[in-house]
Amino acid sequence: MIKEISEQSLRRLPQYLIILQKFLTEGRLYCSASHIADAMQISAIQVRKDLAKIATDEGVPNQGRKVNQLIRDIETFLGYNTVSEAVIVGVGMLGRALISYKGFHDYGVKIIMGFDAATQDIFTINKTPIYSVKVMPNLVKRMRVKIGIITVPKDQAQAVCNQLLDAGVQAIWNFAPVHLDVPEHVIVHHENMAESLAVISNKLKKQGEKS
Amino acid sequence: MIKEISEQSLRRLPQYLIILQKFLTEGRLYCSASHIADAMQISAIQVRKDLAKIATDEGVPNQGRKVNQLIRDIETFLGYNTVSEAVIVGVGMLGRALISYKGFHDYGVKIIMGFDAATQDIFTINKTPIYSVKVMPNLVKRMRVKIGIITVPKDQAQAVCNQLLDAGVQAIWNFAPVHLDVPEHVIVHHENMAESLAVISNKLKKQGEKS
DNA sequence: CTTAATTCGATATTTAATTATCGACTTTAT
DNA sequence: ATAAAGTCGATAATTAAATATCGAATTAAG
Ligand SMILES: NC(=O)c1ccc[n+]([C@@H]2O[C@H](COP(=O)([O-])OP(=O)(O)OC[C@H]3O[C@@H](n4cnc5c(N)ncnc54)[C@H](O)[C@@H]3O)[C@@H](O)[C@H]2O)c1
Ligand SMILES: NC(=O)c1ccc[n+]([C@@H]2O[C@H](COP(=O)([O-])OP(=O)(O)OC[C@H]3O[C@@H](n4cnc5c(N)ncnc54)[C@H](O)[C@@H]3O)[C@@H](O)[C@H]2O)c1
Repeated sequence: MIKEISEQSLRRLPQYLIILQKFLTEGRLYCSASHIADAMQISAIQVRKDLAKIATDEGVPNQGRKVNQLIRDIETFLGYNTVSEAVIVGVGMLGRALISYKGFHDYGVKIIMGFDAATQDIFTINKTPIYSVKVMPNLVKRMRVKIGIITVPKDQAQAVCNQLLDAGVQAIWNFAPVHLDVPEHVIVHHENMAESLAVISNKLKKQGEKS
Repeated sequence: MIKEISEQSLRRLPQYLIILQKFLTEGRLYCSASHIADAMQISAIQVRKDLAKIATDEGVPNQGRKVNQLIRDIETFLGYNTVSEAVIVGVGMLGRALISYKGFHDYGVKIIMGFDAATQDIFTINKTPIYSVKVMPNLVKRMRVKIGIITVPKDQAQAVCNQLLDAGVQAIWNFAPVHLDVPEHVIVHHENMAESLAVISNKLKKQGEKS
């Protein structure tokens, strides 16, 4: 059964998780949609509707929901319990940061290998092995890896993407500032920091003009 | 004059830029909304409406717009021509990657200094000086820096945020997976990779269930 | 010169997302 | 007990975003 949820709601769920974890550390056992909404400065109605979509049990009037159950529900919905394996291509500055980032583990993603063009020998970063990109197709096929993370220079990104898809990867998470062309069924997510900066700069500009 | 644009449109503008730059390298002088739309696999109407909001001159029927003029218009709108200075606090794996990232320059942002708790001596990363976080308030105040980038561990993020705001920073770009509480007028942007992963995982899950 | 193919921009229309309203139900305090 | 405050969930209303439609304009092809 596929539960339908809008991408907007989906993106809010990890944010709720952050708030809920804070509540847990504060020793709160119950929380309501309005508590979360206050903490995030968004509308309580929106939170309530989002939670209704993913919660397994009902909320209690004048009390809200159990914090730990809610965390479990969101994590289950987001698939944090079933680990997806990923590989990363391009072990430069950003690639290294991502490989050594412990947070992904909480999100149900495990980077099991890295590949780089400038590598002859195998070495490891935080126990993650790094291989030459030449052996990538073989290894990725054998391990049936589903997610490919691209952190190579932009002029290499499309070629790397094609190789990953050839090797059977189903989803691409691309950090290079280029648009990747992929067949219809392939999932691509472009992580573009310029988007964030666009939002920040625009708000700054507006604030500057207000005064 | 404050041109109103939705956040959704705003986030698409840097993506158009990526396509347009590709067109330029291909030697195309003109392009239409549908060309961009095709390249990005989104609706041409949406592109046309977005462009209408920021273009300075009108499009030509059966020809579209001048690619280079369009690039200029988007860049101007996004403020890529006027450089905003930023500082980064937390010079670990991610901090180093961001400091050495050359892309920000194109986006009108310059990271002029970094600060870390584990630093006694001044050193540099790609010519960007890194100081002890102790001198941060002083330096940031003196330089009137507007943007603060936070790449410290999550339990330090709120404290660092408060220090940055005390030092007069107007906007915070936070990479730590915590929610930052700030006064009303302050601009905060949370960069949460879990959001992206939520979208990717959800699509993967749906695709898995289809078969 | 005429026709066909594109494209724009303006104005609907449709769809999606957010916000509001309200009755019912618990808990807590008086 | 009773009243008051807080919450949920369902439904309705509003707002925002995306998509569709259409006439006018321009180019390129025949
Ligand atoms: N550094 C950042 O903070 C940052 C931020 C946003 C986006 N990006 C983008 O991420 C990408 C990587 O950035 P970076 O700063 O890590 O650059 P980098 O130069 O440090 O790393 C790139 C790595 O890719 C490797 N490489 C090159 N071609 C390859 C290929 N065909 N196959 C496998 N490996 C290959 C290089 O050997 C190098 O190690 C770039 O596209 C950049 O624009 C970086
Ligand atoms: N590495 C990634 O790819 C990644 C991805 C997403 C989010 N993040 C988040 O970004 C943050 C940094 O990640 P990282 O991998 O670079 O960690 P890291 O441990 O490599 O770096 C953290 C740095 O912050 C410094 N620091 C600690 N407390 C400080 C303080 N009070 N003031 C100034 N500096 C201080 C440390 O000395 C260290 O150099 C974390 O919150 C992490 O969750 C990292």
